[in-house]
Amino acid sequence: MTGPTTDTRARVIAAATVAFADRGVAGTSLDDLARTLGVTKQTVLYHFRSKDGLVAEVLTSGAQELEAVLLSASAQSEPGWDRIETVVRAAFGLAVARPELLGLLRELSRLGPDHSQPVLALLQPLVDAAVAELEAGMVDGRFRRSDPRLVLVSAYAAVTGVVTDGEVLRAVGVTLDLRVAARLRRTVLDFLRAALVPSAPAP
Amino acid sequence: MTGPTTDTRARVIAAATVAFADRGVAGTSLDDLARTLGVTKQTVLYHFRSKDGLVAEVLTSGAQELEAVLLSASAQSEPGWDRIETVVRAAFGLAVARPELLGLLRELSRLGPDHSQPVLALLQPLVDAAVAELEAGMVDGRFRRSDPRLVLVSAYAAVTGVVTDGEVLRAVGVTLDLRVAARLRRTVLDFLRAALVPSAPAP
DNA sequence: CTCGTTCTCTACCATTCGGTAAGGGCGTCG
DNA sequence: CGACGCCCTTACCGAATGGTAGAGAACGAG
Repeated sequence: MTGPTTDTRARVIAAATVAFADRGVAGTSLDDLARTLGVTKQTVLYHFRSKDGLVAEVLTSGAQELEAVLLSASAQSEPGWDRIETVVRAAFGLAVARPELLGLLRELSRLGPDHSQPVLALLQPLVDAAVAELEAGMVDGRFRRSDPRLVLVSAYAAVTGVVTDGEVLRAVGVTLDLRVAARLRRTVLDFLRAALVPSAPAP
Repeated sequence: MTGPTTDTRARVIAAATVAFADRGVAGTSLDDLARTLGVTKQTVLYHFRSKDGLVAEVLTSGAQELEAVLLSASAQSEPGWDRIETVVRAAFGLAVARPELLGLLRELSRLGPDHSQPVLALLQPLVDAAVAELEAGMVDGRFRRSDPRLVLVSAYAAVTGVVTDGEVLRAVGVTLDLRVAARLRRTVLDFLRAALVPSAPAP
């Protein structure tokens, strides 16, 4: 059926994901994009009916990948602090291996609801599950009491901000490589553990 | 000398700051900008030699304002946890009153070094001072031992991310108003206190 | 009143933008 | 072989982009 005789389509999505996250959707022209792929703009427009269509596909593709990684991390861990640590580790893994996926999320605010809504709808169950689990942990005393939604937002902001604000990282004299990412991951996890786990024992 | 007979120039900078932070530099045309101000594009180009020139002035102007607010907050507080809390409160105040200033920082990565370098140079002393103070606190035991640069990055990412990712906030069922900002501020401060202050007493 | 400065306008330009039209190379299947 | 469908091309197009040239309104100084 859907015989992918060529991988051009996939290559366009991959390159567009990087470009959109890096220079923004408005800052990426179809000509630029096509040039980096060694094809013409019309080739891109053959596979996607318009730039808007490309944006939509890039977003849903990225969101699905994001969802898969986080879901897998969640499934491979036990509820409680272990799961939080596993998911955060997965997020930092993405931050190093595919930073454009997290960068793409930041572009959501700039695109209209037509684009952001499908992505948010796809990720909504993940958010709800995370909130529910945090709440459950707070009820039975494993986690300190606070607003789970705000904890989630803060954690998300810390992870994605760290990944995406490359320039600001440089301002404090840090460049994001594997070693720094590992230490940053520890810092964020320390933050989370200190704020969430009542007795906060060092593992 | 520099007689500002009209405030058009200032109005342009203000509107451009908001637009650049909101829709990005690439996503903001001079025509759009001028239209929101009720003037023509050529009026904008009279006050600033080019779009690039406007971008440069918007960035330095925003960076100076940012610096002033943070510096003032720092000056009005005593070293130690009190200062951290005061500065974070000032940052959240900005987040509510002038979110575009923080949003502008995120745009830095997309503009070349020619634009980001002056901003970073201006904010560098603040970063250095913060690192030095965190380090001092860690040496004399007021703060838990960790890498002050990474703590700083995490805190910055948490604050700015929370402010700028409006769409993501909505995804978790939160809209950033005064009340939410206050609770978010408390959450972030709780994070910081739990991670930094050894005995972590509730104030 | 007149001159010069400051500010904003209309008119225009070259380039780039996203998008359309049409055709050619090529493997597959009848 | 020949017709068809897939993939990518060249050749354009109208609109929007950043930017230039120059005229005119407002106004204070001489």
